[in-house]
Amino acid sequence: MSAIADVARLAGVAKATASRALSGRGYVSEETRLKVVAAAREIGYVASPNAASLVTGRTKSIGVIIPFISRWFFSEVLESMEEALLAEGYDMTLYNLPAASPERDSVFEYFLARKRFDGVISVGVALSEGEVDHLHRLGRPLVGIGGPIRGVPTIAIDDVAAARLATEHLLSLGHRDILHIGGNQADEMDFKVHSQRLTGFYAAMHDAGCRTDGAFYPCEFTMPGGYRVGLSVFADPRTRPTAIFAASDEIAIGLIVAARELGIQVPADLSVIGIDGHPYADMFRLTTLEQHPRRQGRLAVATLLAELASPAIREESDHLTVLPTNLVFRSSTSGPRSPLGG
Amino acid sequence: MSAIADVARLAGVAKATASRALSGRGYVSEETRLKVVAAAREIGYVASPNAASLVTGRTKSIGVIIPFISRWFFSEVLESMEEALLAEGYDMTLYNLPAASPERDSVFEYFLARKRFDGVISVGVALSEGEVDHLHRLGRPLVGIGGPIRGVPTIAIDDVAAARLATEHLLSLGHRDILHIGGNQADEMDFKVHSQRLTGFYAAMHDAGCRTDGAFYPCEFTMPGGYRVGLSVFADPRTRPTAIFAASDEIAIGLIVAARELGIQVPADLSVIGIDGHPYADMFRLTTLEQHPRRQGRLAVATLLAELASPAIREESDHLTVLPTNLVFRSSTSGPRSPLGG
DNA sequence: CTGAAAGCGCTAACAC
DNA sequence: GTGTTAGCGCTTTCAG
Repeated sequence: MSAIADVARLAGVAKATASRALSGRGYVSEETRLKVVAAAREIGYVASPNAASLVTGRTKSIGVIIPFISRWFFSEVLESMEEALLAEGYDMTLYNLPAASPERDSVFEYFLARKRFDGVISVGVALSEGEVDHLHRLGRPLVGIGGPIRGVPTIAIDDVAAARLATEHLLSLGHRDILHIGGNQADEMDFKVHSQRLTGFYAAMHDAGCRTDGAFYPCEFTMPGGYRVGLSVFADPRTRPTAIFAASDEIAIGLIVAARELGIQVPADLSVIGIDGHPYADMFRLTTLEQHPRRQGRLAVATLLAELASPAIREESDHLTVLPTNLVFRSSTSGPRSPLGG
Repeated sequence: MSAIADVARLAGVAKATASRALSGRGYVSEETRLKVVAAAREIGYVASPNAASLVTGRTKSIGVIIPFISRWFFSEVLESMEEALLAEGYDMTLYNLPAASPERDSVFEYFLARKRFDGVISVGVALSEGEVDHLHRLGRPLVGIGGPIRGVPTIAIDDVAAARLATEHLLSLGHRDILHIGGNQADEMDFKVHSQRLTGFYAAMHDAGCRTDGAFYPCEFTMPGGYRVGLSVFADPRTRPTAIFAASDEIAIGLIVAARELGIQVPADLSVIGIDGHPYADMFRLTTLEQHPRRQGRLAVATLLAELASPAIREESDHLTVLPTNLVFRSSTSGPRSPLGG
C-alpha cells in the first residue's frame, strides 16, 4: 500500500510538503497542492491514521461505553451517534460495559487505557469516582448521557420531573387510583432511573392527596416483564387500577398486551402512560413522554467535538444539560370510566 | 504517559527485552520477565497499540459494517460479537452502512481504507463486486453474516428452506388458506431475504397443491408495518385466511396485535408463524423459527479470528455456513377452526 | 513557500 | 538470553 513518500515522489515534492498539502496545515502554494492531491488520487493514497496519531496524539476515533446494545433507547442513541461521528470523519469504537465485574475493570484498565480515541462518550453508565479519575487521567474529554457525572458535561432528561408530569397528566384526567409499574430498585440501572421515576410518581400522588401504599409494582424493565406483572395485577379485580404510569414504554406495552388478553379495554377501561417515545407506542395506543434518544446522541457528539476543538472549556465543564420531555398523546389516556378503587 | 522506555529503564533492561517480556514473544528469562512486569505495573504502563501496529501491521481491532443498529436481529448480532471480541482483546469499530449512497462509498474509500483493523465482519450487507475487491485489496480477512459473498466465508440461514419449513408446518396442520405477509421486493434488504422467503412460501404451497394468487401481501419490515397490513387484510372477511406465514417475528407480532384489535382470536381463529426467535414471541403466543443471531455473531468472530491466526486458509475460503433454524412452538399455530377460503 | 531531519512508541533482525 | 540498531508512516520543527 502506498505511503506518503510515494505521493511525494510522484508529485516531485518532499514528504513534508505532501503532508502539508494533504492535511491542509501549513503553507503550500495552490499549484503544488493540486499536484500533490492529483498524485494522491492517482495511486489511491489514504493516510495511515495510526502513523499520524503516533505523532499528533489525535486518532479521529471516539470510544463509546454503553451497558446494552440491543435495548431500544441505547441502540437508538448509538445509531444517532454513529451517524454524527461518521459525518465528521470519526470512527466509533464500542465498549459494552457490564455492571461492576472483572470485564468492566478490564475495559478501563486495558481497552480504554490504550488511548485509541480522542474522547469518550458514556451512555447510561454511572461511572464510579475511580473510573472518572481513570478517564480524566487519560487527558481525553468525556461526555455523558443519562445522568450527572462529576466534572463531566452530561445530557439527560429529568427523570423525577418526567415521572411527575406523567402522573399529573393522569391525575388531571380525574384518576385517583393510579399504579406505578417500573423497575425494581434491586437491579437498579445506573443513575437510579428506577427510584427517580418512582420518586416523581410518589411526589405527584402525595401532592394530589392520593394514597400510595401498594401503588407500586416492580417488574423487569422489558415488554415481557410488563406483560407478566400485568397478568397478575389485572387478574385480581381488587388490585386493578383505573390508570397506570409505566416507567418505560416497553413495560407499558407489555401491560397493555396483558390487559387486552384479560379482556380489559385499553384505553376505555384502563389508561396507560409511559416514557420513551417508542416507535411501537402508536400501534398500542400508548400515550408517552418522549425522551428523544437520537437528539441526546447528537448533542453528546456535538459537545464532545466542541471540547475536542477547544480543550480550554474542560476545566469548568461540569454541567448537566437537561432535555425536556415531550408529552405525546395517542389514545391510551382518558378519564376513569368506572373507578373500582377510589 | 509512560512509554516502554520508562519500563525498561526502571527494570534495568533494554527496550527490546521489555517488549519481549511484555508481549511474550521471544526468549526472556523468567527472572527478568518478572522484573519487567513489576516495573510496568508500578508505573501503570499500557502499550500503545498504535505504535505497535505501525510495525506489526496488527491492530487488535476489527471493523463491523452493518446496515442497522437498532433492529432486533442486528443489535443482537452486534452485542454477541462485541462480547466475543472483547474476550479476545479486540476492539470493535462500527460502520453503519446505508444502501448505495455517497456515505456508503465514503465508508469504503475513507474509513475502511484507513486499515485500522485486522479484519472485517459484514453483517447483512450484500457487498458489490467492487466493494469486495476493495476489501480484499486491503489484505484483511473478511467474514459475512446473512448471505453469500464471493470468496468470503459467510454464516447464514437458508431463507428459502426456512420459509418452506414454516409454510409446511401450517400445511401439516391442515391449513390450505394461508397468506404470506412479508417485505416488499421494492425495498428489498440485502441478500434478497424478502424474495427468498416468498419463494420458499410459494414452493411449499405449490407442492401442496394450494393456490397462491393473492396470497402475498407486502409490508414494511417492522411491527407497525405488520400491524397496518393486518388491519386492512383482516378487516375484510373475504381476505381473511386461516393461517399466516409472516416473514419476520416483528411483522407477525404486528399482525397479531391487529387481529386481536379486530376481535380475532389468535391462535384460535388464526394461526401465525414467524421467523427470528424474537424475545417477544412468547408473550404474543407466536410460533417461530429461531435463526439464532447471537450464535451467528459468535461464529463469525470465531471464523475471523481463525483466519487471522492462519491466513493460509484465505485462498479457498468461499463457503457458506448455513445454520439450521429451530422451530419453536408456542401456542400460535393450530389447525384451522373454520376455514373461510378453502 | 519548500526541504531535510528528527522522532512519535514500538517490534524485529541481528549481533553479542 | 539480552542489547543495539533500524524503521513502521507520518508530522513537525527548523533551515533555507
